[in-house]
Amino acid sequence: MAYNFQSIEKKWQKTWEQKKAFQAKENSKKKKYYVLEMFPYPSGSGLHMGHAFNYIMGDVYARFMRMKGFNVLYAMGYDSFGLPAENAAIKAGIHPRKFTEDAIKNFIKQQKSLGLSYDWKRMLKTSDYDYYKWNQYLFLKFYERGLVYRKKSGVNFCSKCDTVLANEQVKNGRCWRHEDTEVEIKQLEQWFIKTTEYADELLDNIPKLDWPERIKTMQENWIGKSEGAEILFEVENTNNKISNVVIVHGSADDKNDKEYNKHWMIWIKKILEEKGIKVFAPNMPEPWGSTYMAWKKEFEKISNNINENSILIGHSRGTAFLVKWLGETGKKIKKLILVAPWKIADKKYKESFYDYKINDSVRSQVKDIVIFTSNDEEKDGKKSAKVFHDSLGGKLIELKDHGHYVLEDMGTKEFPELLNEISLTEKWPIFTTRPDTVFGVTFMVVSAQHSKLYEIVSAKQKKEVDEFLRKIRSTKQEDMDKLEKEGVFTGSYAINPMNNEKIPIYAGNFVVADYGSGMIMAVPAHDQRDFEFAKKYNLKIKEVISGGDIAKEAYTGAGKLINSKEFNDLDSEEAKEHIIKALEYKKLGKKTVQYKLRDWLVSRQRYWGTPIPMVYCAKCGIVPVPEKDLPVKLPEKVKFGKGNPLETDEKWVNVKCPKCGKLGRRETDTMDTFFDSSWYYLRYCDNKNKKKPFDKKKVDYWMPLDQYIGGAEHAVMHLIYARFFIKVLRDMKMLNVSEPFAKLFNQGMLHGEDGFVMSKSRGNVVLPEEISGKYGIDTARIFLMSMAFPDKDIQWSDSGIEGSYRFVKKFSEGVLSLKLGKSSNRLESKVNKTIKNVTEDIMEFRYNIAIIKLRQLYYFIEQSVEVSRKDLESFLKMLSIYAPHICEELWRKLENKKLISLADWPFADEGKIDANFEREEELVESLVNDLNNVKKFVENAKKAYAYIIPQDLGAYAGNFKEIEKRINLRLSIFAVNDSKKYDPQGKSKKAKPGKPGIYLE
RNA sequence: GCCGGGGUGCCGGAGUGGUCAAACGGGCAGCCUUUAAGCGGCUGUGGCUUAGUGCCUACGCAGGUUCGAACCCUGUCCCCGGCACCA
Repeated sequence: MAYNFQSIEKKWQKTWEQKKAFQAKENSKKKKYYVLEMFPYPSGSGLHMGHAFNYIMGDVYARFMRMKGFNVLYAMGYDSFGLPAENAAIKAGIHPRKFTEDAIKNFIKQQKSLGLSYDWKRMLKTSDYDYYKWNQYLFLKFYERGLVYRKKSGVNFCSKCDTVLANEQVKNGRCWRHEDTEVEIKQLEQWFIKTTEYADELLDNIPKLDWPERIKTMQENWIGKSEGAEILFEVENTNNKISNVVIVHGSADDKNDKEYNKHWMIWIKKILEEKGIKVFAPNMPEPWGSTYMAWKKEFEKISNNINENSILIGHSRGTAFLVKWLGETGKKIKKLILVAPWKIADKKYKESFYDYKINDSVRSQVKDIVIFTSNDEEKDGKKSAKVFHDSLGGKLIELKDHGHYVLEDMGTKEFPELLNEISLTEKWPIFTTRPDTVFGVTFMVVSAQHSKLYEIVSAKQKKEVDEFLRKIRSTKQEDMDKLEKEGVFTGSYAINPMNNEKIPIYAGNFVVADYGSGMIMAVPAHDQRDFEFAKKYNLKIKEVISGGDIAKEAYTGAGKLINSKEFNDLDSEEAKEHIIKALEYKKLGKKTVQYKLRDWLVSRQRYWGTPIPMVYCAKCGIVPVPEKDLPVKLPEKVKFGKGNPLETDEKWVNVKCPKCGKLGRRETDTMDTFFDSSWYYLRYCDNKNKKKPFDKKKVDYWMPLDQYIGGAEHAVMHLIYARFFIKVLRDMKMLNVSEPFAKLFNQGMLHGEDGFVMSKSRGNVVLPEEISGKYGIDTARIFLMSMAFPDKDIQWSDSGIEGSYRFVKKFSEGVLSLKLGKSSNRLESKVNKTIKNVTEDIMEFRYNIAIIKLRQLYYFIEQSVEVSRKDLESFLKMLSIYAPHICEELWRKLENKKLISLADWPFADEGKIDANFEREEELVESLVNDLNNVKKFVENAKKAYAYIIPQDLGAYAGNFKEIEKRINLRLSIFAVNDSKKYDPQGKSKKAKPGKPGIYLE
């Protein structure tokens, strides 16, 4: 039979379709098997050999499992939303829908020509309304469950995509689609999905998955769990929260007043100003004898500077007027500090001279009230403070060392208690895996990229910090890895909760801003990075774990605690627990777990995706679109060009609020397409369902996916999102499995002949249609599957395919001319052994090895005198999963009515496998070798003679022809004891078991 | 730096304790078939040696374990992929 592959391919592809050969049904008695390749993004350029490689791999498996008697679900769909279509639309002026539909048509055509056995009835496209409707449905369900939220935060923005990106889509600080584009951090309000809610389960299940090790490791790293402690450090000087401080006392600002120049208020003012806090100290009228009206005038002057972040400090005689005025204005402030309110308790002053009155509302105007008092009973200091305290509440602090007058006349002394109240230390949680080293903290480092950095930068240090940041920003991404640890002092200090030591805070380039709290406690003695930093800036290094030599390097190992007060001598592991307990007791820390995994940012500022079904209403806030109004369809007629076209489509954007009916605005963001691809495999199970995303029963029948095939590039994107989805859907009782993909196979990449990844721009793309036009797709399938293990990267080779073509041609032309009859025992042994091995190989994806064995089997069959129909058919069946068209044709020519694609996989009869035949082969092999070897020494040899000991005779006799062929000489075989043998040189004497004597002439 | 995978003949790529100078394919060479080309068949393809033998050198490099190592262990170099100062 001449091999006319083109007509054969067409014929059988058509037949499969007509006979609905590959349609999967739920009501089968067979065991189910669900196999898929990751569905593709239908790119405009169609599919090349690399895609084909992927699909053929899955098809071989699907065909195999089908023949093995499983009810196989194997389907194809298209991840048809996404940026490229939109960009193409902008460029070429085609609507993304048209662009996508065309691309899909082309894809389907190409895929069909590869002979893939998909159940096309189950095909889906994510850009269809009846698919993305369910995206919206699920989004809303997630929202109901509190898994969707909107948050303003620093997000990754790619200027080329013109949209934000999820964490997973940032590679080395660059966009996953644009290697040349650095991702910017923008502060934007975006939709997030709480993937972190499932971080633990996502991590814990990993070991149970039958996935490639490297993918599992990648996911583990990505989730990045580490256990440790959260410790609260008091951090001073959070100065953007205090916009100003108003100090109220007469003439504190009056430079001529020598007495007041020495006053503590001057010092406080100076210190605060150094920290960048604005201080107003109005020039008050002489309190003695002045009236409230006079004071009020002065207050009015600074009134505009007083706001919710202000701190007001009143001292002594000014206190009462201040409180009164505050009450009158109704202003809200952050804090009111009254220092030594004086003689208020005295009824005489109270009513006449000071016109004293505490407005009831003051309490609600002030967040925090602190009253300092002296311990001076005699001068009524305590008494007046009490009057204020009774009316206002708040904190009452008695200064033990200062009498009333002493306080007033403190001269050049600082007033630390007051400073403490003003600088208002904030508690920063920091994360550490080494709470045992907390006594060794000698400085803190906050990330230079931290959004709250400037809250702790003092005015004095601002310039230096600015400069440092400028330097960091100018560092290229490439140089980041070689970067030395650098930093700059922020001017602020923190308090170590364990020993109350005051430690400086630095801003550093080596601290990750969005991990933990973005600040670390630095233990230079026991962390290499901290050590390097400390050396560079000459900071203290305090050893707290014994066992290393900290003069040279940080000691990061375990050991006994030293310099750690009551925890000394504890083993470091043990100390962790104890220190955490101590911190918990003080409410200054706790045991925690940190993840690298971030919540999934799902909103995208682009058109070609699923609209997020939300409405913004001025009155009701964010209102989800009711289920009955789904889908929120994408408007078809929009203007592309600048930004997100949805934003400018007023007709679409303006919508009635579903709650109150007033005019609201639609959310114009669309969903990340990874949302679409997180559950498409569920929709295959029930792709026509109009009422639900999918029927639970059907999904429960098919899921989990038994074999998933796809590239490693999705290790931390699609594969994490999909796993997350399944867990949520399970908790929503929509299905019953916890993991979507039981087995995962990572195919290798097909490289072009030049060794590089196939890409259009490189021009090394091999198209399936080119190859199938020349050799037929069956040849291409065999070639692709036989190059190497399918999980390895392989290189296309134009000459390599010739070898596969030779084989396909050989058997396609040879099978029908074989003599059907009875297989020899030896052939039967070979066939059954091959069945056994090939079956095992395919199950383990050793496609290449399986093909080799099938080739060897065919060569063997070819040489046999005759072959049984059953054995020949076994061979064809096995080969059919690789070369379905030609095998279908030969099968039919062998007068089979059913399709070979639906035939039963051959069964290996192990009883027929006989190891003796292998010995026989070895004997033949050895004789051929010997004969050829001798042939080299005998010029013009015409004939060969072999003298064989009688018991070996059978082994050679059956292979006589093969031997002749292989030595390319005529051969005569004699038994050594044959008296009539021709043996001019007596070579028969050399014969041994397994080693005949030979003679050439 | 950490994690994962690798380094095998002219090339692609099997082999993971003896049966290995190493499957299978490609390339190349020789021979056969053929009027010729093509196709096909056979043989060869580390070195030396030999009437079918024997030896040496080889599986990144260097050591080790073992009666025996491409394969196990240790160290080292290089390549690929992932993460990347994760506290």
